[in-house]
Amino acid sequence: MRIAVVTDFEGGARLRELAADGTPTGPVRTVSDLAGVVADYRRHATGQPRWVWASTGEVYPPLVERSLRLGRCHDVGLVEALLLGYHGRLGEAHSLGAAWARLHGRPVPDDLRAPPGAGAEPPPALFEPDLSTLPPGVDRLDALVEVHADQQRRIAGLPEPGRFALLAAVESAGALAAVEMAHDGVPWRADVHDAILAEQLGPRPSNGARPPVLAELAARISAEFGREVNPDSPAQLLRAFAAIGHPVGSTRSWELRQVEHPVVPFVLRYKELSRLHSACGWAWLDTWVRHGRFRPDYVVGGVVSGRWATRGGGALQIPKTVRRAVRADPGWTLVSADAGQLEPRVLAAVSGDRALAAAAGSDDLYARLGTVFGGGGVSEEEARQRAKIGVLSAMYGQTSGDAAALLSTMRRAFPRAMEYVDTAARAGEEGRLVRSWLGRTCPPPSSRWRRLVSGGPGGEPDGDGGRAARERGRFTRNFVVQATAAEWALVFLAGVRRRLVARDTGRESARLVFFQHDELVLHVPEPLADDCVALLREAEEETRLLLFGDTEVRFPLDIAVVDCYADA
DNA sequence: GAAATTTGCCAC
DNA sequence: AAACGTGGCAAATTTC
Repeated sequence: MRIAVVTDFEGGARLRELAADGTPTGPVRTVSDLAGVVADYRRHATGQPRWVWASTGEVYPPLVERSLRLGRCHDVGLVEALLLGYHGRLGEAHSLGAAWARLHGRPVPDDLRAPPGAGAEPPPALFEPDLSTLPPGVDRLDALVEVHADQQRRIAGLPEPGRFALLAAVESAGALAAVEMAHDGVPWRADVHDAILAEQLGPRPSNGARPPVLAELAARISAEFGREVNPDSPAQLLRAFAAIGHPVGSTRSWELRQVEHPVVPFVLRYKELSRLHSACGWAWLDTWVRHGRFRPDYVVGGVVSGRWATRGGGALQIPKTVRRAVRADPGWTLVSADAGQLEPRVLAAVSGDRALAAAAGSDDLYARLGTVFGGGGVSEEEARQRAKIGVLSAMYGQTSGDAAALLSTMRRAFPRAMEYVDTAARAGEEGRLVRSWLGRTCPPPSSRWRRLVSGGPGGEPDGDGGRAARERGRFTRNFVVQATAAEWALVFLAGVRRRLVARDTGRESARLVFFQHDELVLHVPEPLADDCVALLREAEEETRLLLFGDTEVRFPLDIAVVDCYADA
């Protein structure tokens, strides 16, 4: 059963039960306490409904505030974006109002801008009512019911409706998880974080000045150069290196490392610590950690490949050194699960390459591939390393360095896998669309790209056109793998989440607290750790079967039960 | 003086 | 070794 719901933004709502195809099966119900009604369904209904709404970010947060967790939803906005994308219209407005307007041939309103990230402090009204995107006089619940039914029709009409329906379901489940994770937060010990900073940078400066260690390094660098240099300024560094007879093309660390001069170690150390200070220093701590929790603001579907993005806080780039501050509460533990070598395994599964699939049946795919790249007195580890570069080159389109030779080995040993990514690259170069396994679709080329590639007066692409074409080829080559890996992760996330919701008994329940591309972290009461490990294994199995059915490929999880995330 | 762009490094 | 995909973010720098 499905239930369409629109809220009145004061705790009440109007509801209507729907059949799977979106046809209303009952009257409109007006309720004053949506949370109470939802809780009733959780307790009494046989089979949990799928809640249909315009936007998860609009309806779900107040329910989570009231300690409610829902099993499933259909987020009309997210599904509209997926459907538009499928038809090469990624980036067009996808709100309920926009979908309704397209359905009725009316002018399509722009999407409202998401509220700017507000740090750890939730904004007073989490989401402004999105009423403005529907014309006056149009009933919001009627519009929702109508657009949802239309989406179900459009999905049913696709060549692979089952796959796309799964994509819509897990994208929506991801939206539920994102709201819950923003609510629960990653357990974060500000005192440990502060100690890490003090150890490396010296005591926190009072006025926001340079920390002592950075100030000393800056002074030392200026002394070595024999002039005043701000090491934060690439331009000044460039000039300073030229002035001492060591001109460099850029101030990137790898390039500076090649320079033999006593100033170099100081500059490198400065860069390292300066990054720590600016990206995850005291200012970050003040802004993003409250009451022992870091609450990232996830953007579901924020990346074209289907990976998530975040708004502020840099949750998806937490440096390894800082992860020491992520600690389970007393009596709790962290259970992390990481899908190792996910992308090559995905390539093996989608391409149907027998030899690659056989290698992907083992725990260390690259080691298994080593036999192909070894021989001639090459050590096992060396062969494994070559295999890794070969596979990554195939997926990323790398051609420089040793890649070319390794790629020809790849073509010989794994012809179908190579053909799969080569075909995607060709499609991209020719301006066509490519899709993930479940149907997420890459953006169409821009008009600028088309002009560039259709190129010069003779119609042949010139230098810029050729470069643009190859660039897009690398993008689509990678897209088919990265986007499918992202949906593997989403299906897995949804499976884990569903199991956690089924076990939810309130405060002492295991919680999902972090999701990063191919990795999940749960915060778990200690006695439940074993159960969570089993649950993760179950979800992995389910994910593989749902996506790829009968395949030799395995997706081994690296699971760690730890107090501190740095030990995972 | 605000907004946009560039640079460089972090994550997967 | 440094032209290999997706991103976020902060500080410097340039543009309006």
